[in-house]
Amino acid sequence: MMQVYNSLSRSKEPFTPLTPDAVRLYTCGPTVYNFAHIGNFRAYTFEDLLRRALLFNGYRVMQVMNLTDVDDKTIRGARQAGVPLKTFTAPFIQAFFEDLATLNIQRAEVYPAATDHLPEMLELIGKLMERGLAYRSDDGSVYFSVSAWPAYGKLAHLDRSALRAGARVSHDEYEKESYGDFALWKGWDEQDGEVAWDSPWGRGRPGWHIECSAMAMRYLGETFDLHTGGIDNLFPHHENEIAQAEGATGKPFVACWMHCAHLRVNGEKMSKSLGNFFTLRDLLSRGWTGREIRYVLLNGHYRQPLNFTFEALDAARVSLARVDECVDALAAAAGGSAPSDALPDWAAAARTAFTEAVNDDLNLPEALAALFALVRESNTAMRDAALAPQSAAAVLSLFDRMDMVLGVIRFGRADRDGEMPPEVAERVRARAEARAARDWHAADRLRDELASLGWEVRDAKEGQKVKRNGAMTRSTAVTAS
RNA sequence: GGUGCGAUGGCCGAGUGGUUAGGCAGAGGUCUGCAAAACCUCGUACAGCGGUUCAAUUCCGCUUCGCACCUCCA
Repeated sequence: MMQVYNSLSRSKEPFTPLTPDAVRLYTCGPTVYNFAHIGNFRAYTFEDLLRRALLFNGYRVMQVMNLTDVDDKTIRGARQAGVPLKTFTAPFIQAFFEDLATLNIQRAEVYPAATDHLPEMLELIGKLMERGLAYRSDDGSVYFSVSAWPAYGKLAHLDRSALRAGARVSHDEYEKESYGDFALWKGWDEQDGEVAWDSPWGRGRPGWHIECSAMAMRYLGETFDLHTGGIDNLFPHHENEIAQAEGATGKPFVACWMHCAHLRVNGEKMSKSLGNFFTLRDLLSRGWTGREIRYVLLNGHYRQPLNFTFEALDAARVSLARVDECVDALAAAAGGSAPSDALPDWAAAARTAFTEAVNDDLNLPEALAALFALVRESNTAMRDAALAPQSAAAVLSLFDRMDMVLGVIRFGRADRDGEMPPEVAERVRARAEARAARDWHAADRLRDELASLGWEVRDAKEGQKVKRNGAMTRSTAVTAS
């Protein structure tokens, strides 16, 4: 049984799907006006983790992630580039999917774009108008009336006086009736240029929050299981989504809301507005891999702020090499045997610890501790030659089972079995002869030469083991770049 | 001002009213021709001050510091 933290109740709750067919999950997606930074990807990695944990528990999943392709920033970007909106957003959408693949983030079932769902939004706004929860202002905009919806604030736990009291100086560009009201529909403005649709309330474009409510209900129904996003979306975005959806349907919108904390750099939030962010592409160009970045993102609990450092990436690289060594050794020990039915006791214990950690509100640090317990025990058993091939195969399958959630064991490993170039093969052969002749000076010299060619050689009982010197070495890339 | 969250050993980062988190880095050791890998051992970690308790890093209060949200933000 999974337990997850519900932002609505502010407590951990047992997770039970509303319907047996599939867990319905809505995950707030990117605004496609730029390359996403790794702070953004912390959220998407968290959502991927949630998805994988659900699958790990045997649930089927119906996940929707929106693409916000119309808002102030996309419109501004398109204007500055002098191209139509879709032309501007298309490459960022493509880049987003490439980045997801780089991080081994599983694809959602549906990626609806806001601009493809105007009818759903207009219908939703219409219902809110009918119910007296929205009003049209003189400038052709439509606003949600917070004062007409008493439940407003139940997610953020804000009351209306708080809404007004502290707020920053408001930039009242629109004619709202009261301060907390938010736009469902924005009347056409000169800045919008060609970006406009017809509506019963005049030409304009959707407000900031309506797309998620409309598209979530379009694909997941009026009430569904899980809705996630970064903590900064909790208010106002998610609060407004609830108001829009529940205001229109009179039914509960989402059973459980989950939010992940921010990624920090030097103790501060990594964000576009602060300009202190790295895109995934920045890190790749510095020599890090998506696999290593994924590991770093997995190594903290999603509800805790995570301080991003290059040292953490360094540690990730070495830690993953440790896992790789173990998996390779297990594969060799298994020798293609069919896995035995029973796991060794220590592996069964690791499996239990791993499962309990994942199901305890996605406690990945604990889950990784279980992974490393499995690594250590596997290495010990192999050192003592106490692991039968069938047992090694069974343990190996446990690694794969864990990898359903982690997505970091098999994924993105450097190719270490590539063809050995002639100059490498020649030195390996020469070194074997030198060792046989106990000519250690020659053997050491050849090992150094191989290292400079990018190949690592290790002497084992069975003879020399040669591997390409890829991701397994300690990083020098950071300091060099 | 309002609302939350946090402060753990050199770094990252879990957790717990009394028993090893884990990874990385460091020290020592075993194995090895040497090295690597692997395994073993080690470091008097829980911001400060009070309180509750047989016992607190863990509960309560206060203080200090930090972060976030309060209509751009994952």
